[in-house]
Amino acid sequence: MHLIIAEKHIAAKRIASILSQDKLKQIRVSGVDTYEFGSGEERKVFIGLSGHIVKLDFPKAYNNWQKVEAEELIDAQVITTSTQVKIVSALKKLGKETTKATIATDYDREGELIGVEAVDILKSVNPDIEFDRVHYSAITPKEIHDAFGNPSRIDFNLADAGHSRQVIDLVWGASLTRYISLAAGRLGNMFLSVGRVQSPTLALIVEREKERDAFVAKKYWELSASLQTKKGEIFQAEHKTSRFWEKEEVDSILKKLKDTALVSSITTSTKTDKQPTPFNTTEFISAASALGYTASSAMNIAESLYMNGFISYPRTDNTVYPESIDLRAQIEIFAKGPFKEYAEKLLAKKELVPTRGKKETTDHPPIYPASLAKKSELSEQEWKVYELVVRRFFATFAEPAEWETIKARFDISGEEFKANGARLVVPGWRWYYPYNAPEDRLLPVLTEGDQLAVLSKDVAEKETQPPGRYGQGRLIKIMEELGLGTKATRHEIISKLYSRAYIHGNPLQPTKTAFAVVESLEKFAPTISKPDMTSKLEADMDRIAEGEIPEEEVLNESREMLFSVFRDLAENRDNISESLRAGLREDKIIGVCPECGSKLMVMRSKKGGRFIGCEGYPECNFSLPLPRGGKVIVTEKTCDQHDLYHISIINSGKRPWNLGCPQCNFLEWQKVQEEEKKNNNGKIKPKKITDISGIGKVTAEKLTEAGVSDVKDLVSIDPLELSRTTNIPVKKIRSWQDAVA
DNA sequence: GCAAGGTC
Repeated sequence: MHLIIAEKHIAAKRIASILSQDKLKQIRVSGVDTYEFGSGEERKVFIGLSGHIVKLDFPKAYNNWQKVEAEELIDAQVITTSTQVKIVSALKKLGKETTKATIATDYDREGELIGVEAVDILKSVNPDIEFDRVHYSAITPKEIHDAFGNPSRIDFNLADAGHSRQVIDLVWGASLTRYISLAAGRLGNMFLSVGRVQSPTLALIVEREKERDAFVAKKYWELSASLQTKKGEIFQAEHKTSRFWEKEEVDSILKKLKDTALVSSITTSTKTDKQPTPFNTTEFISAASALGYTASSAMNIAESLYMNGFISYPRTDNTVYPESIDLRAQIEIFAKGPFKEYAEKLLAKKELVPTRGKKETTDHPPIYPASLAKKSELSEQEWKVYELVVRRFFATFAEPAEWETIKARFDISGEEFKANGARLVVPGWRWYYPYNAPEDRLLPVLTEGDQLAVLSKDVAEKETQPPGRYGQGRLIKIMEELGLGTKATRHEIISKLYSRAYIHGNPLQPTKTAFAVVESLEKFAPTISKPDMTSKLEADMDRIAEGEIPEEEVLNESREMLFSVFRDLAENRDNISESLRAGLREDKIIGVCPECGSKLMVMRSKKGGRFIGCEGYPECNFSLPLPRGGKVIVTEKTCDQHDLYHISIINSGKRPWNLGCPQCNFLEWQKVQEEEKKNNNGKIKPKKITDISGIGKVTAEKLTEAGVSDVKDLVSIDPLELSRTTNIPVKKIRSWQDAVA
């Protein structure tokens, strides 16, 4: 039997259907859907993996953070465990009857490694299998037939290169994460993570924040005049010096300006505005980011559009359509439906020549629309993203846009003023892709020598602005430029920084904890805080892939480097610990106590709960409550009324909850409680069953098992029956029902 | 409980 292995289920299915002349059978093996055709020697079975099906980790004995020193992880044994149990057992089952296996995973380094992971599993059950490898960049009939007609060998060196990355990431990440967390005394879910990609990314954000902190705003003045033509058209002109740094200078010019202006010169020209290039993941996220989507939500939506067949694979580096895609046919799909007029205009062209981006890779095609969706079958958000992909696709075949620009110069009492106009004369691609288009800036028709009236002269006082914080789209672009992360992981890295409470808000703002971690790393483990570690790793991986150097050598060198980092860390342990704790403490400051003037801090109670307490305790016992779960983020916004920092709560998997000023929040909560009391004759109506006195965690679980998970269930259930199933006395159940009724 | 990389 001939086994064909693809990187994902959908790829296996589509490749199978392209290669099968006769009917395809779908057969379930160990809970995994496989596809097959042919019989006897000619039988072909197609199975899709789910990316990596195994992962690297340390043996269990290393799991205890307190007992095992971080340094011990450096040369600890690294073991491989399966993460996709069903797929692994399906491979083992199929492996026994396999005579030949073809690796058809994605055409990139990780794809080679993923393929070899499957090879190792197959070899473990059947050493006689013969292997080959096929390469394709798009799942089209032409590419698939070409690929399978011309198979090559598995590139074990390339897979080794990928494997070295896995080991280095695990060893460096796990050991430094453990070290920093222990040094800061942050264990459990409050641990402080460190990694080859996340730490340099965090350092970028911290660095920008430092630039902002160090920024000294400088005042400047702008001089403008409101001009009127003979026909009565009014427009603005600015002095040719766009910023005056001295108030006296602008004042002295202002004084001498009379009330007439002369048009001294008019220059018109045309400017072409080039079509955009095809979407790869980074460009897509960046465009979606401009529409208000976070990187993660853009990718989640893209993933769902892809899974439903509406767009092509969303994780790609490629910005050049491969020749194997019939682009005209892809546009013809849209000759009906809401994009009809756009598609028809493109199809009327004799030749369709798409733009090409700078990056041409073998992994996947750029992101393009794969089928026609109906607005009604998508959510509003999905539709907007789909429309973005469709319009971008069209724009890459359109003509350039053309702007007519006018530069006008004026003389007012010997001073030069200017006004610039621009008008879109040939919409070109901008008709297809109307996102963030600059607006026309129209000037009245002017001729040199015209006399204009000066209606008013205005001096505006302004300030220079610090560099802006990074938005997610911008950060992802910078990460790509620096080689940090991959198309599939960059947005996840950013999400990780949020969930570690290193950053908050959008644009991204680092917490003091982030400052402390980055500063410690930069001082004592600079290797992992810089993008260079990735560049060096990439270079090493290239050498492994080329067969110039064995993987072992790279790993040894890397481990030695890490040992030397740890020697530095050990020498400065107290120093690191102190500066980390100082940073972490700063993130807990909420403001000044209104009662005694001491600091208000996030504190832990003896019972393990937390609250906002006063440092003046026990003399002062001012306190405010905090929600039980989630991580507390203290933002830089303050409350106008109470002068306390606003608070945001993050829970994994949920969007952050902006609680605002903790005192306002508490007062608001008290007010609601009072009202509820009034409406319920002095009693507060419980909202959750655990709010009812007498129902704790254990009872609540018991009730949930019996089908009572909220107040509504409790009211409507028959107390006798509930008593029978739970052994809770009927009387008790009735009293709870009274409490909520 | 740790990383980064696939995919869902």
